[in-house]
Amino acid sequence: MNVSNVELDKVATILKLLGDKTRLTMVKLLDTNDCCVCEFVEIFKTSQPAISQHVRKLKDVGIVREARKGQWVFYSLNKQSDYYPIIQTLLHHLPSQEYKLKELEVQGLRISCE
Amino acid sequence: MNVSNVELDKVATILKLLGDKTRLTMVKLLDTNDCCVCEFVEIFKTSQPAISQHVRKLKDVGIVREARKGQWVFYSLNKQSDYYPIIQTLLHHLPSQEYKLKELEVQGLRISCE
DNA sequence: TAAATATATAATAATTCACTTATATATTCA
DNA sequence: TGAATATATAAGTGAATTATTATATATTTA
Repeated sequence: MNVSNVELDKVATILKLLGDKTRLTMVKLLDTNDCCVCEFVEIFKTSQPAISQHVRKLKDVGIVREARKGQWVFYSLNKQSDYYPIIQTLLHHLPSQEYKLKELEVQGLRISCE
Repeated sequence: MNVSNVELDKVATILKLLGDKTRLTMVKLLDTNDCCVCEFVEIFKTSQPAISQHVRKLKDVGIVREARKGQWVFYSLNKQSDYYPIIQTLLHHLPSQEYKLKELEVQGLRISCE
């Protein structure tokens, strides 16, 4: 009784990617907000190249998309991905991470899309 | 709007474990059947120690349980685990792997619980 | 156009992972 | 009890992973 017909191998690949605290938090945030690299750098207190490498992995399997907006590159969840249904049900089980964005806002570090 | 209140870090750990083709298939099978190590050895065409190490990892985080039945050790999904709700929704998205057990049966390699 | 800002890529080092081989432990059965 | 069967553990190895530092590329702005 398989709801979707995505291959098990490919799901394993997606789960491996999401099996990382940083990337899982990213995806949880991206489900409700677009974010740019510099915001992630602030949120995760890690280097900019580390963040770039994480988002690239998510982009390579098609679960996030990038869009340049001026000097910034914004990332968003790709809701057209074959894996979005699985990811969405997964994210439902996770506590909201919105407070991380709230903290950025307080510090004046939130980048607006517009 | 978090359905469960399991911590994100811990979910990441679970997803990393399930982000392996062998373990993900195991868990999918264990959702509907108890299996012993020697069956997994046949199914995955890998060494007995490799299988033992996989099931131990699943046991260590509490998502499977073991029960000795004579000379065999049977593994089952622990439906009492805090992570079972997440795992169950995940498994709904995977194609059935029952055919692997059917193949064993045909070869007379299926071990009965009784 | 030059400086500042944001991001990506490359090279590399430390860690983790999944297998292998060898061996130990537990159970059954002749 | 001793041989056979099933499983677990330990040690070692090669590959994959994640971070870091250094540098390249792209965009904005003075």
